[in-house]
Amino acid sequence: MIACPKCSEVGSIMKAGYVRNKQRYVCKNCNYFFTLSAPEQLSSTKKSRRHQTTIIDIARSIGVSNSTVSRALHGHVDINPETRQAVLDMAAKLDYQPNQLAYNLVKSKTNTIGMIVPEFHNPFFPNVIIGAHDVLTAEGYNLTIMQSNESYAVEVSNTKAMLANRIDGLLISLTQETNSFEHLQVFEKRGIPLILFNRVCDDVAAPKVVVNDFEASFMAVEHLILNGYERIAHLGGPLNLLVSRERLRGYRAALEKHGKSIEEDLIIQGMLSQQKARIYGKYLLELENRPDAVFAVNDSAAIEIMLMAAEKGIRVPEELGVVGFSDNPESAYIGPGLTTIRQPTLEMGKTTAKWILQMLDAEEEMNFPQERILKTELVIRGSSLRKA
Amino acid sequence: MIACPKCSEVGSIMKAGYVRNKQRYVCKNCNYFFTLSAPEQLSSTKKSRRHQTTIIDIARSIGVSNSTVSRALHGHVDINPETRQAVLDMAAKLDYQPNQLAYNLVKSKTNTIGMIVPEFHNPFFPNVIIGAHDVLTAEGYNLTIMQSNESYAVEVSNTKAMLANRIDGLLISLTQETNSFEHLQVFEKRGIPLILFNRVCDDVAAPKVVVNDFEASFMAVEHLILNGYERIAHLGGPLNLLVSRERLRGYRAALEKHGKSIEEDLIIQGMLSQQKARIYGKYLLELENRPDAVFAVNDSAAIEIMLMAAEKGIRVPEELGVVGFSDNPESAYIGPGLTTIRQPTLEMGKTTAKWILQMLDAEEEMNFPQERILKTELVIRGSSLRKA
DNA sequence: AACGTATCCGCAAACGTTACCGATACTTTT
DNA sequence: AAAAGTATCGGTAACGTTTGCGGATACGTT
Repeated sequence: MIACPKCSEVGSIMKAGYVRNKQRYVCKNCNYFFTLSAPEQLSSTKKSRRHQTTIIDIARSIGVSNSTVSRALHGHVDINPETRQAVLDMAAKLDYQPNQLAYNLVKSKTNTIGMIVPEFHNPFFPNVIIGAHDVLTAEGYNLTIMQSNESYAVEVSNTKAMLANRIDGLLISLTQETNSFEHLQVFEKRGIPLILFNRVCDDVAAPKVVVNDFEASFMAVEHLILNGYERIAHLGGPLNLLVSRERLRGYRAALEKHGKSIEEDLIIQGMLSQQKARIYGKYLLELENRPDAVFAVNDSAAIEIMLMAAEKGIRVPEELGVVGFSDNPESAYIGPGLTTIRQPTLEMGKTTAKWILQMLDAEEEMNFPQERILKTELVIRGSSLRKA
Repeated sequence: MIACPKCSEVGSIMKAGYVRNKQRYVCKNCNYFFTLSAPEQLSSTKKSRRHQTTIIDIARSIGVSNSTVSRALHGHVDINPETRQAVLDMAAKLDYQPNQLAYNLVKSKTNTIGMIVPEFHNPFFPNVIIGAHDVLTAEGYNLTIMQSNESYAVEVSNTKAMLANRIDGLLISLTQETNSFEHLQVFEKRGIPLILFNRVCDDVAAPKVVVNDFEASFMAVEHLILNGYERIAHLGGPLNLLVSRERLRGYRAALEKHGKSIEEDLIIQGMLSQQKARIYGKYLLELENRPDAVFAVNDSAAIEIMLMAAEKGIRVPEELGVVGFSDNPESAYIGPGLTTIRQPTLEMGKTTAKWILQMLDAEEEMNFPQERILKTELVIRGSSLRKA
């Protein structure tokens, strides 16, 4: 028979249902409900969680209160130097590691900046990350990176995860697919600093860091024109990206300035995977009246064009001028060298990070300058030098 | 006169020192100590912290308890479907975002894996990151990345930060400088899963993921030998890195197998910045009896050699064979193409990540296989094809 | 003595969740 | 109808910090 844990009666116990698969009892005598704890089922599985020494441990071992320890560890004023030293010694002795999680919870901040990038394969974003990482860690912040993989759905889920993890601020570069922005407006609503970089949009009231795509594109195309190229094709990015539109605008503007007619069938926009680049390149180079130059929106597409030209026996730069965008490492080494536009990637990371730190410092919502435009540089190599 | 906030006596108040610059009083009647709160100093500065809706808010608005809400949100069994729906609706209505911080604290885990890499400039580590990131996010884990910048001190501080942030596991690739390992043994002591990859050492009892550096190096050098090169120099990495030693070992073994003598002054070890590569390359190419091939420990050094050879009018591959290591993107495009060893970077990231997830699943400290060796691939391009 | 001052320390309430242990009302079985 | 079982829900103690404010003590000053 079972005895009541409370009144120790033995005859008065009866069953009272199940609680989570455990038989439940009630004592008719003292009306006490209880379950029998599982017969100590030898659960060596349960691996008693290794105890991390906490502030409380320190407090107990030297006979002061938690608050004293906390204050001592943070160099607070209201503390006796001797006490402080004792705390510090004991902390060292017990190998105390502060629990950032508890700190985060009580302070409701994480000292972490989030960053979402669409992809990782070009050296562009890794470089931006380096830049941001450098200035953030120098200021004691962490950086957690997520990759949206050019998918809007993933981007949304990433932002949600960032919110749940209570990052202090977010740096984001949008997906090719991103056309709606509620997931970003949340940050504004919550008062969490947000900065868009590189792949930006106009629908979010947040600071933006970009490069001078229009000017860069203009420079590139003008450079081709000045080198005697007449019919310049444009292999552009998807038009829902602002950068693509800006670069297209620059292309058109340069042609117009120099009185060239714009041939719409020499303009192709779309997301430029390597495969697509091959398809579009084939189309362009097999046109019966083929262009004598191509301005591509990124270096890999430009390189694809150069390789294809080589296959077809079209000489670069004599019969075909090529200019890319980004200055990937391989662009310096290919064929005659690819003329391209170098982007200040590291600087972009650094300025973005510095900016968000400023926003964090300023408790008040200041009127920040809304956009920062970084300068690119035209790197002239062999692929565009017909005149010389 | 001042009235006692407790007993409302008026005449019995007298000063009792200062506390944090505020006048303090004591009531002689009820012996109550108090300070007068500052006269409500209109602090609109204080920007009332925007309230995040919590579980408690939901609970209150539909008149249930916190536990019920928590259970409802997690699809627990013990819950009435109607209640669950009500909770879910209210959560949506109030735009509830779970506070991961609180969750982390109570569960003492963060669903986050840390990763420390020495640098970011080669495409190698970014690619590893992509691989790891993919499998981790697929399993609902986050990845926070830190960069030790090839500095031991930074590496140590990184690991400390990781510990403080209570990551669930750590993936690390060591610094060139790292020769002591207490900062890693801590993880073992704490029972936090740890995996070394690429830059590993033997002094830490943790799983390791590496490539077959020895074999790869052997293959590369043998390939040079089979192509008729006689005196093969080796531009190696710093010898405290295991990879460097393995590659050196492979180099020696290949020479020995084919009965070549090993000329020690054709072997240079050291950290291969671009500048150093130039210096060493100059030394090698200006040797009065210069080598007819170079096996470099990374592609950038190999490319530096090729460029320098071009400057000096030394023809590659006719007069100088070159083989690199890593297959950087530029290696496919330079000069005659750089023969090099392709490393399975993505796979390295993936296997490392999968492995640590296994370790997390297995509560017990299982006997994991201690090392996993991934296969590399010799990519043969023009820079080493003299025979053909 | 009686009062004023400065210094140091402790109490306890947050922070938002989770999960254990019960409790209640209702349904089914004996 | 009593006993047993089921389905839901609530109370509350953790988790480890930080911090506002009250309390105690020792010392200085009338």
